[in-house]
Amino acid sequence: MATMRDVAKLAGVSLATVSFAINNTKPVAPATLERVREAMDTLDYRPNAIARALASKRTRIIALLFPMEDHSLSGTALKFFTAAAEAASELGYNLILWPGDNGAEHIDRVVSNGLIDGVILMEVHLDDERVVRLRELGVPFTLIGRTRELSGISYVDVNFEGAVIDALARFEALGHRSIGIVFDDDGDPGTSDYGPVARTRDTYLERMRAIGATPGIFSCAESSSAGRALVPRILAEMPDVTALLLINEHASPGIVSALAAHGRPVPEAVSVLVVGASVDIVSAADPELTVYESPSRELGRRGVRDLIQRLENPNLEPAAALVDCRYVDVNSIAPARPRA
Amino acid sequence: MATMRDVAKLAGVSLATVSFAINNTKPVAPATLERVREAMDTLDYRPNAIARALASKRTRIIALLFPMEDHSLSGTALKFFTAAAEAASELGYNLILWPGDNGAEHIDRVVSNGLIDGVILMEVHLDDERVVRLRELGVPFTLIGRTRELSGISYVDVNFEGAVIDALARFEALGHRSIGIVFDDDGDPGTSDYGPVARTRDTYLERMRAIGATPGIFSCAESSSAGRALVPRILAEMPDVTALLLINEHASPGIVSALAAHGRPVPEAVSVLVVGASVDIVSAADPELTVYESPSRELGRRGVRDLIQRLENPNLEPAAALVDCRYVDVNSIAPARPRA
DNA sequence: ACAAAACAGTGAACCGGTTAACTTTTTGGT
DNA sequence: ACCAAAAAGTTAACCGGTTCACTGTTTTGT
Repeated sequence: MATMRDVAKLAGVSLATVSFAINNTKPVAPATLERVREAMDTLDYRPNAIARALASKRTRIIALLFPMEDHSLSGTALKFFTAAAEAASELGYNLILWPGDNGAEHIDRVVSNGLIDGVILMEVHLDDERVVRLRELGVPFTLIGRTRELSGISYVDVNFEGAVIDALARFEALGHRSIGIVFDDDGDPGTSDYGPVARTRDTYLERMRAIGATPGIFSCAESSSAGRALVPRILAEMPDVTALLLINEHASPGIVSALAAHGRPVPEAVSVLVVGASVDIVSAADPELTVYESPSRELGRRGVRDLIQRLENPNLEPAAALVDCRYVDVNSIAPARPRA
Repeated sequence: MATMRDVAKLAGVSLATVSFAINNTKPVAPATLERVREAMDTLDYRPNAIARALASKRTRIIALLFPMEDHSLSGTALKFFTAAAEAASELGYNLILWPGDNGAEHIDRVVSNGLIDGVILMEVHLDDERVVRLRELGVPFTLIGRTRELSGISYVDVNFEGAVIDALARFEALGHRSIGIVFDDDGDPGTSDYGPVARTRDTYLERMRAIGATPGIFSCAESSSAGRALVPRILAEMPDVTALLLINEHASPGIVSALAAHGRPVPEAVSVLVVGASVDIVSAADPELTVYESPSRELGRRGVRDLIQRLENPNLEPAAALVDCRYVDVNSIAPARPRA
């Protein structure tokens, strides 16, 4: 493999000049530039990323930190990963995948060996010790999600609240008043401090209060069978339910089929909307369900872009982006018909 | 951040001794070792991965190459990714995620900058130009999947044939003779050279010939609705079908519900087995389906382990591992009952 | 026509480790 | 005791780039 030294020799210039020519760090005369280019071509020269990193103290590697005790690491996560890796690649960066427990020591291990320029943090909690540690260490980072305290923090998050508000408005417009909500199981939805759950729950409760309806909050594991098993509980606690807002993508198909089995077909008897899922997964329900699709790709791209931009220009403003879900309508809601 | 130089000074030894102490590359007297350890502790020293990589010409980074024009990059892929990253992490390596088109130039870009010690290649085709290129370049690699020509190549693959043989045997034992098979759409299953498809198809055809049954090969896109849409075609071409082998996980729920809608409930009228899917996704079908679950985690771990072992000991034998699917039985098959 | 400024290019230190070759000290056999 | 061999350490070159301070040459303004 040819080195810069070889190129310099062949082009009849100094090492430094080659470096300047490559990075155009300093102006180089057109003729010289041409000679260097030719030399690089004939030698099939590729700059060595490691040497470059050592000398410049910038590795152009960013880490994607995600927890292994995943919940919601589902269909959307994969899209997120690939979109993030693509975006990084387009900008000349590399994305390292870093699974791990949550926790501050984990951060230390990732960062301390100097391999990484910055971090993308997934599955952020409202109070997240990893964020604290990253700040202490002075490592640039961008959140996917939001902490409670956001001053000076760069984040890209899904606009769950917006989707919930929109969904509830649609239900209400169709005359629904008895509207239940279904979360996944990790962290009691009553107390969870996982951002999307907490915010969605609050938005829901507030709206229910506003229209004077009794809220019905449920949760089950992230699986279709858990969804099926949950339905009797829902019908017992909320016998007059006419609409369900699902925040649990994997459970959705099971919920729908169990509703039908209990004589409450969707959408005739119960209207259903899903928030923050991937269409791939939810379309397994029969009938298919209208979804506020999680903008995973967008999230991945935006997160990575923001981080890299700020790496290259540290005094840039932190990002504060809320990305809307896409409403994918397949008519799984209908006017409320009170049960005979 | 403390450097080795600092440690050496504090411990009163030379740079080299510190290096030997850290990597135990050369014996160091116990007393000296202790002093070095202490110095490292008090300085909170972490070796710099980049400098180490430059000097030792080993980055301890491996790349996971996966195509973006995915098919089957589905529920199983995510598990695969995280298992691979975990395994790498446990062995002190880092996993870079590298999406891209297929193609040999893609390989060049990944490898040429010296950032990477080895490559894990996903979604391997029977004749894969990337494999050729990797060999030319002399880059260590491990396949997830298998090429046609395997001499000297390290691979870890799912034992699809085994699963298909087992599944067909179960069908036959229950008296089924009219057995259809459903692939996903990428690459006509009649001619595809994507390994799993090609091998599965061949195994199926061979077995059908053996029992003197007429084969029925179908395919549709990787979605539940495509599955639903496919059912009428299946029933038209194979009106007497009593068993279906599905190689298309996302389509499975749709196929099941459409079968029911056409008066052929599963498993009473049609027995169904799914090969190479993830339980998460297929369990969305109602009733749930018996699955030969794709051993994605195992695949990820084994692939990474093999690659790293061979990086550290280049004259190790290449891996040649076929990993069995796990049979997850939920009774979606029943004795054949010829249609009235 | 001449000093000042702008432009091209070079040399060498440096990033933070690894490792081969060499020196010094210790050990052991006779 | 004495010498050869083993053990423990050290020195310095090297990995392949980046970048700062500097030199020599050309351009510009007046």
